[in-house]
Amino acid sequence: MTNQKQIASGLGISAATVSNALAGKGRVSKDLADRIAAKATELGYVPSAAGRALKTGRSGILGLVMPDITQPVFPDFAHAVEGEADKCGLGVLIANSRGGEDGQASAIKALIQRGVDGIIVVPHRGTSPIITEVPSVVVSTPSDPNSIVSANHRQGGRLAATALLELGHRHFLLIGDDPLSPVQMDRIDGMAEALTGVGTFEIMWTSRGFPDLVEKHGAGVSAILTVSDLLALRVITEAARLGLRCPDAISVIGFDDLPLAKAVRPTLTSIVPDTAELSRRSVACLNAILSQNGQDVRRSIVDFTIAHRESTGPASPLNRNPTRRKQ
Amino acid sequence: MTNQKQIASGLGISAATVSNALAGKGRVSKDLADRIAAKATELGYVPSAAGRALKTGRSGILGLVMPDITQPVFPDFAHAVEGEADKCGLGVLIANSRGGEDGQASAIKALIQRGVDGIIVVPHRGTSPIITEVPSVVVSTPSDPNSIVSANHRQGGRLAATALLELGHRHFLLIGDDPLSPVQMDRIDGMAEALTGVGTFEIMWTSRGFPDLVEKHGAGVSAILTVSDLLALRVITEAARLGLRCPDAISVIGFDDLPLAKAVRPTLTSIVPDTAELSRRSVACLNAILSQNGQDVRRSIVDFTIAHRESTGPASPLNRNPTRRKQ
DNA sequence: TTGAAAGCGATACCAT
DNA sequence: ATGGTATCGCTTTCAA
Repeated sequence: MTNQKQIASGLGISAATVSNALAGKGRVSKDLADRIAAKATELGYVPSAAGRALKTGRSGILGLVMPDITQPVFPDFAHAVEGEADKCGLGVLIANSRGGEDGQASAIKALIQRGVDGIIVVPHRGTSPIITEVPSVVVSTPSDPNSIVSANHRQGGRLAATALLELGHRHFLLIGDDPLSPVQMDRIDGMAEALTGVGTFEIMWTSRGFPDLVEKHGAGVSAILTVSDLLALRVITEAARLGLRCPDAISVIGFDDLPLAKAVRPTLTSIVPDTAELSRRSVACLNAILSQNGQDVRRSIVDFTIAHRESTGPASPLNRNPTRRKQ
Repeated sequence: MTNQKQIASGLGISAATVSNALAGKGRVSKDLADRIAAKATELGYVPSAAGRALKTGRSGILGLVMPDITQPVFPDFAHAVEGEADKCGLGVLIANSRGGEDGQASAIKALIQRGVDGIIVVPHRGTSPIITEVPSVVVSTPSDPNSIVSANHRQGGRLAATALLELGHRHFLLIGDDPLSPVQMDRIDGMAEALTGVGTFEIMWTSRGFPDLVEKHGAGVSAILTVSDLLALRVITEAARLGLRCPDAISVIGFDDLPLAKAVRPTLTSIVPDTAELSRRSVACLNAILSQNGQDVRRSIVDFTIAHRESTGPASPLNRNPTRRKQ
């Protein structure tokens, strides 16, 4: 590994000048700077990250802690964070908060020991880690007071509900996997909020058994709102085998806009998270803190959008009358 | 940030002793070592990664370059690599080879500048990058001569084919997305290899249009082998709307065992990659090189396994006779 | 068993 | 415009 000293001695100059030239601060004559640059590439010089980090006190690396990069959405977020960080000249060190709060804590600790300049953490299941050693940005839901950047799951839920209201649906089934998940709860809450007073709805959790779709349909339900694309897909396929075609008999809407949403027939109408924006704000916020411009660390909330596809359609006239059923 | 010197002066001893004690090399008296450890935790000492890296010439960080962490399987691999690296006391810096070979090259360069000790690279689309600056492990297919750790896509293809042969199927449709993908080609090749002489088959690529499933079924096809779960899912849902039930009318098999394989109805029979083993070998190999035990850098190939689920079933007696159709 | 001191590579202050 | 030099925190010989 060549270092600045070797470039310097190769040119018969001082190491300090080499540093100045390479830093491009303009303290060196254009001529010498060029020769230094030439020599550097000639020797294949690569600046030592360790040397620089030791002197400057900054590693140029930020840590990313997520519950499980295997879960949907997280890979996209990681990808986007890496892209944004790269634009800022920062690297991203990943760490998995394997199972539970302890894993999260030790993952954070490990990152700090590796000398990261800051940490972006997507907290594990409603936990709200506080990091004191380095600047950090918590990416969670608006209901978490420590969350700096949040995905507006309630708004996403409202979006799903209003989209189907506009299509004329009035009787809904809301399905989640797990009532203990704050994210799922927020989504369901948002749906319920938008529906209250305008339509009838029932909330079901698959952890307590899969709903009887035929019965629900017979009772007037024409639209099903789910908390995930996977769940929406399951509903559609289950319905299909029972003879209920989507979107003719029932409209179904998913969440997260996974790749599968475009791969299945009918394609899935889905509520799509703005991962790009989430990552942008997370990195920007952390970068601002790192650049001493720590003043604008205001919380921000990122909305979902909707992708209309084939799994949702207009309600049949039969189901349009809200007075047919009690609220 | 407290450092060793502060611990030393706080205890009225030398910094060297602190270093020795904390390194646990046993050169220090048990008693003193304990007091040093106590003082360290008291002061909240965190060793400086930069200082250590500068001195030892090793950062304890390895880079992971992948085409697109958004694509299926890659997140799992990244996750597994991070886990394995963690066991070895190594961190993982991720980098995306955004679009094409250039992005890959610059991603690798960026990692080197960040001072990684080694790089694991999953090459972009059949490229075969050669890294000279640091030790590296290429994770690709057996057909790539530079690949150190390979996933045996051909074997996976054979596995899919033989599984359906054993169920009595004889007339097959092989579907891929893109004939330019080496991975997909290997999988298809493996299928064709296992089928040749035992059954009839046709290969189709969705990039040239989606096959007419009704026509194929009418022509005797009872099993469809795909190169991905997403494609399998599309086939199943498309077939369902055409009145072809899976697995009664046709058996369908996917690849990669994505989470969705267990979430849809019918659940997907799928060829599952051993990401854990792939990552284990990748990290182990790199770690061996880093530990100077560079001798055993033998290439290794990791086989796929199969997860039998609901999307495949026995062929109906009608389709069992191979003589009904020409080879 | 413990300490003194050199040095890893880059940077920034202070001279010249 | 350029050079000398101290310094960041840690490790590692060599001495005591």
